[in-house]
Amino acid sequence: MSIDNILMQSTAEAVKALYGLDFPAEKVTLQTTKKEFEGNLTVVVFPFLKASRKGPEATGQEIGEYLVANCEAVQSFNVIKGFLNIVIKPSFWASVLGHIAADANYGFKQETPESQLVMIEYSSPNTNKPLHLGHVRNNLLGYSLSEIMKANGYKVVKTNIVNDRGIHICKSMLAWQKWGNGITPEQAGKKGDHLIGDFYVLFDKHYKAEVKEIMENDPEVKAIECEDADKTKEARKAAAEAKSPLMKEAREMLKKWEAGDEEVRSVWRMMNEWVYAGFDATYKRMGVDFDKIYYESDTYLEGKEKVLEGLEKGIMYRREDNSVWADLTADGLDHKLLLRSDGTSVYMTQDIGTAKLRYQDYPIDKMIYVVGNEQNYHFQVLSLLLDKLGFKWGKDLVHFSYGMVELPEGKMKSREGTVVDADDLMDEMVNSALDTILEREAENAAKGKPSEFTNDEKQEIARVVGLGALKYFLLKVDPRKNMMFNPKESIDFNGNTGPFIQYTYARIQSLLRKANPADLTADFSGVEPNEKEVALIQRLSDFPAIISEAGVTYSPALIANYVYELVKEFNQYYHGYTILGEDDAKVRAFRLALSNQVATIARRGIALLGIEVPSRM
RNA sequence: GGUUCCGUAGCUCAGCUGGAUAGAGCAACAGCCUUCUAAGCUGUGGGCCGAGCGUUCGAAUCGCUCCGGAAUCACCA
Repeated sequence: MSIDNILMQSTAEAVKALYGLDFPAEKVTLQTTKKEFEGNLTVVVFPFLKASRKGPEATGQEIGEYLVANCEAVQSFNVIKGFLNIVIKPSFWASVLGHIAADANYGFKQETPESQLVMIEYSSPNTNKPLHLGHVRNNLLGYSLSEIMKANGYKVVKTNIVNDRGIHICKSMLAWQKWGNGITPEQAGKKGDHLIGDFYVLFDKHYKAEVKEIMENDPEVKAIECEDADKTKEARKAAAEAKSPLMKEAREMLKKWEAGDEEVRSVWRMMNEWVYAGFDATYKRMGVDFDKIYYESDTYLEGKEKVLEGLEKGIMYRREDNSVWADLTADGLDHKLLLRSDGTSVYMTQDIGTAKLRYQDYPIDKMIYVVGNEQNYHFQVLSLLLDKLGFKWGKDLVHFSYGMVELPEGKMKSREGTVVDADDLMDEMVNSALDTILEREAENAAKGKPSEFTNDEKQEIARVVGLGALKYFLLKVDPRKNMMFNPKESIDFNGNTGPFIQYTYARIQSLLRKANPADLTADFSGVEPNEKEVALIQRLSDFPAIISEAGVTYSPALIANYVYELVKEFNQYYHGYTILGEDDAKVRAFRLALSNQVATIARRGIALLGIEVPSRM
């Protein structure tokens, strides 16, 4: 039992014994004591005043006295206003540290046969362009969420739905056929996803030129007049777009694709393979993976059946033009189209189909969709529809909605070429980490210190640190918020950053390497830790609560900030206290054990964010 | 206009199931490398927690109303 639980229990007992009030132990408000007051933990006594019929001071006094007399761990107390500050016996803390150190999976819950199965969908790329910064946030959140859920004892299936069909893919294909001269990624010396993305951009360029051409020269288009100049321009543009031969060709290609035209399909398969190879490399480098991948080309027809089933049950209705709709006005939403008048599916229908397939594949208890907040409405509707259609997890599916990543220069727009490519970004981070390493080495060399690392080691450290910086920066922010990604700042290795955590970890590893093996295994029971050490142990003992809370709120940010606080606190301690030079063997062993435990918990914590840790840096 | 989300130091962000005098980092300024890794540490300055009202012993936190910003409201995905 943790010290928190012991105190909550004892306080509840005290309240019962003193005032006859049955106060649930878990409702006792306990907080770590503020620095300026004496004590480790503080009980808020206001809730007991009605039962005690005394003032806050007197009530706190009575409860404090009861605790000192009846609770083993309590040494002394003081009361300030309604706050009962409790001092835990110093020797007690050493045993707490011992317990934490002895548990190889401290903070993590075990998965059991009865564990709920949660499916987490994330990434969901389109196959017409490479992954960008927005995907990076998505991927990191999805992966981290999966790790956090596992740590909370859930069975997790990570899934990815690849949007591999549609007009956008046809655009890339068409551009490649027209202007590509049969070029392959190998010949171009590019990753497949980048090559295809380039052709997508090329299509757009030609298409725009074509539209401009038509607007200026086509007599029919020029004849269009509206009430004002802006509207005229808009209408002419729309007319020109409709007339564009390129777009017509793309649409025709899509029709052929849907009809199963072998020529189109074979090009499509080949180009998609190129893209997947590119994605795989990006995912691998990012450190994310999937247990099951669904392709929209397999699932996009699936939802229709389910919708027709809903139509029979009266959940949906058919309009005169033959289109099928769901009436969600009773739930405060609008009418939603599910099948077009020509009988084809829309996005929502496909998502219903995908849900059906997934449910056939896995006994899902809970579904989490990691998708940007621009789709909040979509998921509100999806949840209602799945529920009405009888999916047991439909009603409380979680749309893990996250905000946009903005840049200091403004919003990312693919059309304006301000998109930050995921691969380029990772390169940039790793390179800048390497620069910093080389800079430091140059400084050391000037002082006569030789380099400690081979070139390979430097590369590996740069990789781990560069990616760690990126991951930590994106995950430490509340996912719901739009965030500012400042490349320059993210490269800064000071402050609340991944590298700072990794650095502290590496220093502790170095410390442990230098220690005498006998010190590492020595018994430290009965050691009375100082204030700083107590604070660190207290923080370490919060770890399980942080993980389970993160599981409830699905927030990697919670864990990120916890680890940072822990590491920062340790750093301050590290600079102020002697560890290896400590004369008392027991104290030395205790301090090494504490250091080791801080490193261990920090590593476990940021592993939940997908961040690696170097043993030297 | 309807719906949802966000407004905390100059900047980037914590804190939000109500608890003591609201915290970090960056930036600025002043210190600390014969000392277990200075990618570090210490100190200084910096705030009507968007505004108002309400709920109560107590509000950055909960409720309502405004103000500001974002997203969304397609027979696109």
